[in-house]
Amino acid sequence: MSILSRSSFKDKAFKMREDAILDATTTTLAIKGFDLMTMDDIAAEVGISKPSLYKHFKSKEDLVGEAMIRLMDGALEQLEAMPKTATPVEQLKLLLEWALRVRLTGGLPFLPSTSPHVRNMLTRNLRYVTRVLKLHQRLKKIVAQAKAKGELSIRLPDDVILFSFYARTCDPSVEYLQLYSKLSTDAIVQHMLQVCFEGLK
Amino acid sequence: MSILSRSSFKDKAFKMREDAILDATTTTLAIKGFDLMTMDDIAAEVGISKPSLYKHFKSKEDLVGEAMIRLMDGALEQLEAMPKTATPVEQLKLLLEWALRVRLTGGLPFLPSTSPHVRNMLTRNLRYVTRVLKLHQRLKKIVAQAKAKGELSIRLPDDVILFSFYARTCDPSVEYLQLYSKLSTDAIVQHMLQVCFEGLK
DNA sequence: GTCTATATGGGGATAGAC
DNA sequence: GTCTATCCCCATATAGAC
Repeated sequence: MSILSRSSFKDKAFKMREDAILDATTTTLAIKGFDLMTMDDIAAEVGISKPSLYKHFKSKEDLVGEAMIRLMDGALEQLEAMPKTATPVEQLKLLLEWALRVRLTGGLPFLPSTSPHVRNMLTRNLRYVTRVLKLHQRLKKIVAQAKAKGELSIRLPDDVILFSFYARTCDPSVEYLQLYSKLSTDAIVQHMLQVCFEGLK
Repeated sequence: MSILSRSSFKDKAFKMREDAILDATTTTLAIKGFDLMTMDDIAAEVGISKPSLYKHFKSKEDLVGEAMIRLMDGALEQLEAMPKTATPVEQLKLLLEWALRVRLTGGLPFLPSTSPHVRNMLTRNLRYVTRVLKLHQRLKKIVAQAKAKGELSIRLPDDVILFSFYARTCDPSVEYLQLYSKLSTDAIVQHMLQVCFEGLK
């Protein structure tokens, strides 16, 4: 075995462990939230020690930031892979549906509306902010197209539509419905889509 | 001055200080959230020492619970004072408008969708839960009336409507709009009402 | 690069003086 | 009933051995 292949094998193993760490971080964040999640939790779940964890990520903030970045990359990918036949509003619905399904299967909410602490932390994470802005620009264009086609209310400013859209991806009613209602995952998703675009009326 | 009146005077002063503490807790919670709010913050803002604070409230959880209870009582009062001429859906709109205005002027969100920690804590607070259930029952009736009148979508289960309603009272887009848009308080409230009942369409 | 063991700091809660 | 001073736990982060 050459040095090169050994090295690339080690890189690969290293990368896989990082993915495992990020997976554990994601599920733990979804269950406990940022403040209750400890580095011991993550180390234990992955099966490594805390110092090893710190070899991969230099701080808790860094670790959580990377998990959120991976999520945003997933959303951007989703947008890229969007069928070109879909109308603007159909694209928004598909993206929201994807985000809701991610959450309903143990994933993270899109934006951590959670605590001011987490929000500030992420605001200081340039790599994260870059992706948020990229997504925001893409969605802005789609909203403009949808308005032009009469698929979205002209009465609502773009900001209101976009922030409301983000808010639906992290809507707490999803968790409450999962906990307290007997609705299936599919039913919850469909109802949330209706509430988002048609309202309660 | 009789012992009785002296005693009642002291009670009154005691009660006023408690209100001041709860006010400070409310604004600090709204700004920092539960985890970043410290008992030192509250003591400093009220102008007393931490041990004095603990004479009034036996723990941080207790203190925050009382602040949330006061908020729920406000909501229940608001429902009682509702004009009887208002249709069911108009009542819902008035209540949501009240909740949004409370938040926009430095108050707390209705439900702290925030962190699992806070949610669990409040779930264990019987006095808080009692009020939540009371409000829930009232709103359930109003929703049923609204559906009968065709003011709300029959396609949506009651749970979906109610949880979505609660979620709108703590919708993070309100804060984002206040921060990043140039919209007035009134405009934000009106847009949020439209989004809630008519959707983005 | 992995571990055990430990430093560090913050914040909830309290002892004890006045 | 108020304060000063302190306790003490817990979680982030690291030192140092292997």
